[in-house]
Amino acid sequence: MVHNSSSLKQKLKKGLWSPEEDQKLFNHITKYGVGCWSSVPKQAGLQRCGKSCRLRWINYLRPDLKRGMFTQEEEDLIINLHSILGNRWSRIATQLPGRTDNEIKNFWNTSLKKKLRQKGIDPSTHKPLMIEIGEDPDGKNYGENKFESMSMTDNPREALVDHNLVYFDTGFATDDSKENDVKKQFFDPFSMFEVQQEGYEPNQSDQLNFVALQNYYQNLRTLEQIQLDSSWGESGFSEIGNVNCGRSETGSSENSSLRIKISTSSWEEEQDDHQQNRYTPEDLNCFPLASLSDLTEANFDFFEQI
DNA sequence: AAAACGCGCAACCGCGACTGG
DNA sequence: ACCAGTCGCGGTTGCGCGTTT
Repeated sequence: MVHNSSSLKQKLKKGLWSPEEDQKLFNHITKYGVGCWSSVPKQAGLQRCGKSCRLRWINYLRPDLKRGMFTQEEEDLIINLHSILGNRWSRIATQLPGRTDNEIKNFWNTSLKKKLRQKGIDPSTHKPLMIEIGEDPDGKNYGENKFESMSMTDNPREALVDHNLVYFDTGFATDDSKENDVKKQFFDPFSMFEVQQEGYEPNQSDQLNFVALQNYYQNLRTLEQIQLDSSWGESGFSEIGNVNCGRSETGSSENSSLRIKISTSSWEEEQDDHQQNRYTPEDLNCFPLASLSDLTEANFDFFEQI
């Protein structure tokens, strides 16, 4: 390939920006504002392409940029938004004033992914990395066959549903009291799931796994590592932070099934709320974002407006 | 002392969407 | 309808620098 002297002169500079280049670009944009990026290099006297100038302004020179470390609040917000929006960094950045999509993306890739994995959460699905169901001491094994196909990348919620072992509340409910009226659908902020299988008794390992799930739900809300609580009462529900985990027996002693339930409200609260005044979408702005984490993006758009 | 390694971050690249002629 | 120019996004690269071997 042969270049003549003029094409060599035109060769665009790449790589890191010098302080002089920054000054030229900054002066130009503050004087004339943001307009046609392709004409900026010529007007500002820069040997750069317009694209490079745009990026430099957006990610570094813009005066409204917030510098420095991400706060805990920003970190929590990024994780929550990522669980809903995925790798849509520009969408996420709109919720963090002064932060750029590139900055958030880098922070996610270098720091947050690692942190979530350390907490046992898959950063791409925001679900627990793996649930292992151990063997019961008496030789019966209700868990292994159900869960053996699960892997690190499987979605535990879907896998559990596939195996008919866990039932998930969708987060929406109908008001059964309105028999004659058109049934109204409410958003239930206390989405939960239940395990119900005849004859199933969780062993120590199972219990720890459910506590891990409980921990996972707790992480959704506060993202603080909580102490694993292996105390598992004879009946009733234990509470860790704002997340509850517990068991109740149904049916006769011969034909009983165990219900294990994890929800984000206290048992009493939830019973009361379900019986008396269910929540409507209008109530949602009272609830932490994490309780919306299972919603689809379409719903997210809706909830953004309220 | 210096080579190798690992990490964080700025910047690049390719692609799809948009727009105006 | 088509096309060229531009913008914006997200994945990826590679530089700079501190740490380890």
